[in-house]
Amino acid sequence: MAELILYNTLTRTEERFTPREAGKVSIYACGLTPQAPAHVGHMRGVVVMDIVQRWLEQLGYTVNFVQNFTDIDDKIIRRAHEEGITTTEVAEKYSKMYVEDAEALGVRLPRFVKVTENMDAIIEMVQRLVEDGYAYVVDGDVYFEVNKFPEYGKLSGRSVEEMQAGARIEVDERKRNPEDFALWKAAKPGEPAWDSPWGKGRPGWHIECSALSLKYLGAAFDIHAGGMDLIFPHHENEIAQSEAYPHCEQPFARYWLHWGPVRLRQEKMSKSTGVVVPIRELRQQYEPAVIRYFLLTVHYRTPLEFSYERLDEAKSALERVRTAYQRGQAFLREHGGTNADSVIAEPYVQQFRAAMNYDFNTAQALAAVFEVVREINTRLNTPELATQATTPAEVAGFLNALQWMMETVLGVSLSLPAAAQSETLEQLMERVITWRKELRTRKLYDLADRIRDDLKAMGILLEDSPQGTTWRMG
RNA sequence: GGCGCCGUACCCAAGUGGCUAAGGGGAAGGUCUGCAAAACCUUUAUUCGUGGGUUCGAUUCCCACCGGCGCCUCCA
Repeated sequence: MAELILYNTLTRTEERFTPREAGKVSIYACGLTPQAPAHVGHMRGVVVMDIVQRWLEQLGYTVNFVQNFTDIDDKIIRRAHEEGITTTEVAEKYSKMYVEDAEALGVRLPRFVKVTENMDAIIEMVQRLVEDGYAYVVDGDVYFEVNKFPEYGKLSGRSVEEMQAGARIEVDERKRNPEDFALWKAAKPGEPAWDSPWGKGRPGWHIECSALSLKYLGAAFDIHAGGMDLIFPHHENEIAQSEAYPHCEQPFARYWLHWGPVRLRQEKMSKSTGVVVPIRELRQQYEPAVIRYFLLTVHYRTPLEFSYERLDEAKSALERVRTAYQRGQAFLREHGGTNADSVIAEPYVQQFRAAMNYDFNTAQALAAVFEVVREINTRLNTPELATQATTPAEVAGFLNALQWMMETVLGVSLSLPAAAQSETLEQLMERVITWRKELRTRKLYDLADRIRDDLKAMGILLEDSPQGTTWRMG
């Protein structure tokens, strides 16, 4: 099995991946707070993790991928007031939208777990941290005391002293340390609340991810993932509370994976600033496969600048791959019946694998895809090659490789969306092409061109070549 | 102010202590073609922000500077 290298935020180095348990990989990714439509930044994380999962499966691992929904917090409560519905309804509404968006992008869904369905595990964990002296209770709130955890800051690379130097945290007199964070918040009147040893309340933000990942994946699970903006304080706090918790052996998670932000006009796309492109809107303008391709053109840790120009480029690039794929398929339908040459594409498959194994370098892997595209086109384009008996097998071999790279691994569909591939249409187009050929033979080019133009207006492209005329949806 | 990341052709973007610095988009020329489209071939970085240093040799390592970004507060 080829070696997978991945960058671990905790050590800030590239490391060889070895799972906790042979053949199995456990992954936890911080999900979102469902209180607004998801934007492109969220979808980047979704797509990155989908690729990670797919590639691990290609390497032969069984993947257990868990992701949470923070279905109760301040923002959800506020949203519920605004929309005049319950917090449960808010969470359900936006969770459902999120899942729909993810599925539209061809993502295989992780196992979703909700905070409100796991209160027992969360309360149990907080209670133990209080008993062991890592946390203290003030007026029904529970805070984690960062000074009790000497390694606090090891993920984000900063010390408590450094944080205090540039502290912008509002001082809460009741906290022993400005950096102490809430594990449990006492409920205000009218807010949704759960019973606990400290009175009615709800969990703080950070504790849920610790409790849920430990509950569903166990201690020292393999990969903890999230956006880079979660490194501090969220993931730092998760480490502190989890490693202080006796049921968690060190380390809490073995590899920390963080994807980069999506930016819009030089600024991070973020709900709080309102600089956002909702994925819903984008889906109406661009096919999901194009959006996915766009997200994969950059390494996952590099910040990605969103722009419609980049999306148009992605569209053109993807079209090139699809055209080659369709040409190849058409060629095989004509000369078919042969077995695929299983080794012809091997160098490119190796190139692709190497790129994916080196920290999921999709940008580099795409180079191999285009090498295969060139190989296919060259064979179909060169008359001497196209007529050789071995060529159909070679083309079939390249098509298989292309399909594996694009669809199986990268999850980018090579077939066209508007599945207009009805049999009637096929037959009709066959007739049209035959009639038009007759016109061209009689040199009635104005009529032949008019047919081509009219079809183009309908989204059907005719392409004439010495081997005959082909059509495709564009 | 603190911690960290980045600066590669017209644009996007991968990458490496020495081998032709991937790939995509765009542009120009050529081939094929009735024309168009698609495709193929060629051209678009003697050079990798600037200035030093280490080295036989640096775009790649170190330092400084300039420019951009992320986090330090809710964030994917």
